[in-house]
Amino acid sequence: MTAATTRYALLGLLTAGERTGYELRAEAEASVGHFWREGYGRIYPNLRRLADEGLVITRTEPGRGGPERHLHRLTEAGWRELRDWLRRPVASGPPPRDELLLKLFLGRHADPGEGIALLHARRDLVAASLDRYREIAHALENEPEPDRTHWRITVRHGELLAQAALAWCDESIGALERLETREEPA
Amino acid sequence: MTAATTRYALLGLLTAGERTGYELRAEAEASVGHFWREGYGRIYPNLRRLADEGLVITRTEPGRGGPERHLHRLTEAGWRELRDWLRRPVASGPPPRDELLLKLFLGRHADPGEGIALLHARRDLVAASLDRYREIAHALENEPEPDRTHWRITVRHGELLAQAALAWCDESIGALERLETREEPA
DNA sequence: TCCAACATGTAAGGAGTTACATGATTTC
DNA sequence: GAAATCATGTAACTCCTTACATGTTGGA
Repeated sequence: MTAATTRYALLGLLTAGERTGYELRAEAEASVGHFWREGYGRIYPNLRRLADEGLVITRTEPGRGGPERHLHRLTEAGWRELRDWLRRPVASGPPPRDELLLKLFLGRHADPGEGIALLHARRDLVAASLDRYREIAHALENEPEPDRTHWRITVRHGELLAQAALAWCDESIGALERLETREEPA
Repeated sequence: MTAATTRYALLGLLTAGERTGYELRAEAEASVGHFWREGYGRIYPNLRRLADEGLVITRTEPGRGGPERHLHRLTEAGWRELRDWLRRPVASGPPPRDELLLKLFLGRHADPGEGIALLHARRDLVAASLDRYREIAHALENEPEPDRTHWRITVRHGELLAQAALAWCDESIGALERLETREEPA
């Protein structure tokens, strides 16, 4: 299994050109932030490893204020490794663990109102993320091909899944409300 | 953040009555397996901790063949802890990391056919899981309330999200196919 | 004057996976 | 005779998150 996917995320981000660790994090946040996040705790050690393995070369520039800038660039081997990875079947992710579902599953031990509250909270989050996906989708219209198609695919994933999650929240809230009125007869 | 959700999953499963670690794993697999999975490596240490904290009491029975059976039961404190947790807002899960999306996002560095292949593989997995959700949903019809409603909510989650994922796969395959024909003009 | 952005990293700790070790009984 | 089921646990390992430590420049 051994995902070690951070390596590949970094290689992927470096296809855009030479970057510092700091820049990689910021760009990850901005471009793939909705389905991928990296923190410094993973970025710096992994960049070091990639350099050790020769997939990346590091060039040092004097820092403009603050520490030196370490600029990383893909080597030929790095490009090969990335292309190779892109071709390999996707490793099955970690087993699912959805805390909300677990709580709802155990709903018989709680008041139905509590489940409804949890669902409303989730609904708000999902609705907000749906808005963001739609904004991104809109901004993407100006992007030239082939990136537009590829990027659009990832955004549409968020959009479609968020829509479904929203529908699920509404349906589930309705179901719990019906339970509630049935259990506490007027 | 400190999820430590395994504790609560175990408390939740023990609401069904006295169980051994072995049984808990099997029942988790059968009942909440689609959104929650536990292995022995987490179950046994956590049961020990729960016992130390007085949320569970353990009774030992001679094993029928093999080692002794350790049967665990919720204490009053255990029930309280569980009900308390059910009421608390859901902690935001781990940041998303979707390897397939990452690969598709970087699609410009690969052949469109490769992305299509990855999507077909995903599509097959999702279609299979959708079938399973529908079977479970069907089996649930005979369950008495209020469990039927609660359990149905978790199954519907799988069903609706799987449907959306399926639609996304099809749409994305279509988009990549159009790219393909555009790039390799007849 | 203070905060945000730029920029690097380490250390500690928690969570989770996998593989190993053991061994009887039941079923094919 | 082999394989699955019952049943316990540990140990090694990886991965990730969080907090800490440090320091400048430029803008509000």
